[in-house]
Amino acid sequence: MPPAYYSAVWDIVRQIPAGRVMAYGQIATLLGTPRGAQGVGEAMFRSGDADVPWHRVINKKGEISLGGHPDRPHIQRELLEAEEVVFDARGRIDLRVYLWWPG
DNA sequence: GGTCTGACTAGGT
DNA sequence: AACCTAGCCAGAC
Repeated sequence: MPPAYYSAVWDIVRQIPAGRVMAYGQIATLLGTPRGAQGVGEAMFRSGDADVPWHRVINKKGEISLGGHPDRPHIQRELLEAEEVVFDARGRIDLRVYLWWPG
């Protein structure tokens, strides 16, 4: 049984529709901890691909974050492009278009 | 419990 | 717009 915070994060991530994204801080805000964005990132890393669309979570600059993990960024970008999300020349996406908020 | 780490963020330069 | 810094939060040990 994973920690409650992780489960809560995954529940939210599972609600993100294909072709849309959410920011780490945004999810943290929904959980009542607006400054807990880093904990959300850790929850993604620990998701273990357990039917969680982790690739739909990015940072607030509209950029893929995965700093220290060499392989993942490439995979995340491919998964998003497969959902028709468009990256600009700097490797970012337009949050005004793709950012999704529940409800 | 205390301490350290990090898929983060906001704010100043 | 890009880079640096300090602050915050949940987890792991």
